[in-house]
Amino acid sequence: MSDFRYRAAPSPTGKVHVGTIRAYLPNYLLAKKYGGKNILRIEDTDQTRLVPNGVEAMIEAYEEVGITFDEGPHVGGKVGPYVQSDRLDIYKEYAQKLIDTGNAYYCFCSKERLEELRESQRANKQRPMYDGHCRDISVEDAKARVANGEPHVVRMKFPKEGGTVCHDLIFGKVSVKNSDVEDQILMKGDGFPTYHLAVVVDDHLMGITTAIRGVDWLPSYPKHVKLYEMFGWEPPKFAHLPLILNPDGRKKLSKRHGAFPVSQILRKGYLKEAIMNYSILCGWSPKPEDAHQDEIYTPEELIQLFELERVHKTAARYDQQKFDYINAKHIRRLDLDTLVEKVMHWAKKYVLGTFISDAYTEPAAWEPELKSLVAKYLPKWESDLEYFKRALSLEKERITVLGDIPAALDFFYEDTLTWTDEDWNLKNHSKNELADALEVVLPRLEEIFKDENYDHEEWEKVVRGYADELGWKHGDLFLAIRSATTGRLQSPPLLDCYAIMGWNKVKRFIEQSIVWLRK
RNA sequence: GCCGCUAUCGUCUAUCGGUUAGGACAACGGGUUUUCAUCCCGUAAAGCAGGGUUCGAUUCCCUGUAGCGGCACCA
Repeated sequence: MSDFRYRAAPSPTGKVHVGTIRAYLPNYLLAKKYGGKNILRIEDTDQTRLVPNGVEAMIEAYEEVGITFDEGPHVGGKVGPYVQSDRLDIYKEYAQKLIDTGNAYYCFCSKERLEELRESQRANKQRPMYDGHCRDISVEDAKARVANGEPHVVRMKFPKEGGTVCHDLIFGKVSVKNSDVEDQILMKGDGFPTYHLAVVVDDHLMGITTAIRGVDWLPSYPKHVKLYEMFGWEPPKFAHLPLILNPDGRKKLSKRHGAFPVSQILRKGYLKEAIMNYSILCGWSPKPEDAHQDEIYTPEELIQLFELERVHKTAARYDQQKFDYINAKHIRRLDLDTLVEKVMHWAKKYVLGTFISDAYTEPAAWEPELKSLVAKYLPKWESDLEYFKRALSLEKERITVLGDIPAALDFFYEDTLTWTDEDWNLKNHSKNELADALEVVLPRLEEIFKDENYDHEEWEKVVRGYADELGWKHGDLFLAIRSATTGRLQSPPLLDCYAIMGWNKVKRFIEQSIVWLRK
């Protein structure tokens, strides 16, 4: 056990994707590794951007991929409240302290004036920055104007001289000239704090020992360091995580740029182990001596191996193919019983069930079809789990996501097969020729399979022998039988399939196929 | 525009001054397999540019270039 405390501090937009997961995963991993606490704090100080049920939707997404919290709005804890809009009095109190100590001041500049200021600075090719217009208003005057009801904000009085040096666990030393830092607004006109005041106050009050956030916060890190100094507090350690870029490497990963919501990732059938595995590998790698050559790690291994010191400084691109590879590997790793369990959970909860975020997430193009397939097959799967398990064992090595399963297993569950020309190899033989061949081969197969005895040698002998009689390439006849009995050009080994399906079904499919081919 | 951060195969990365620059995904070729997939073997593929420091730089420093991030009463 340790006193390490980490926090995830999302604003309640209700959206969670791989980038979000990657951002919060280190907290979870490190808390587990060191026996510390992972805390969830909701940063909802922007009242203009609230999403109904956003918090619940996000908690659901985190927990479904395995990121759990020890303290937070949903589980409580001793340093709450964990929602910033419930902490307004606290921020007010601390803002007042800064004013009292001369580290902050009231600013009465209108939004219009600030806008004009920025415009003219931009026009002069200067960095837009507050000009300190209200910085030197005397405290008495300012207080009188506030008492008078004049609209105002509270700004931080950042020193003009010298520089500020910050230390980051990932980036090392980061320094800025103080004159490049503006007097950040700490309390807004509506009485809500800005992020800058709220994080500092909350991280301190909540006893956070390591604050992990995205590099997009690196530029404002000095303001936060200075705030700790002004309060006379010991700052936590900071780690700024590099971003994940969209697949083009152009922009940071976001919903607009190629990021799928976690709800859809789970629905498609990515395993939570794989989501963790892939997202943590974006910008981090284990020590060479601990690295696995195939780059596959279980959550337990990640907990053991992860360390901030080895996080990269560069942004990584989102790579769907690698994600697929990792997911496929995790699926292959599972023993059959566990896989069956996971498939059932996935089908019921993720495909047929709903995520809270579905209420405001546009469904992906593939969702309706997957849902209808699962709705159709799930009852059949469940009606004979042993049969399902045997069928699934043949596809385990062939799928990349659980969503591939319903279509892959369809012929095990259908009584009637349907074909299109695409399902046959018609390059060497016409449909009629295929039908003729199947007609002859059917009784010969019946001869060997009628007792449900699937002897590989016999089967090969019969098929090869007949192909020779016809003067066909062996493969052409095997392929025709495959199309006839599974409805597709690629399938698991036929005999393995037949042993599960049973001869009657196989026979029926061949008969149906002959009719279809003759049409 | 200003400020900051970063820079190794197409992509994700290893390397803590001396290596034939290693691995993974993807690509390609081969083997196993009646198909597909799995599995195994192999091929191709990289240090942004220019200056320093050093006996020796991918590694340290500077400059340039490029990319990303920030520049809100958003987080």
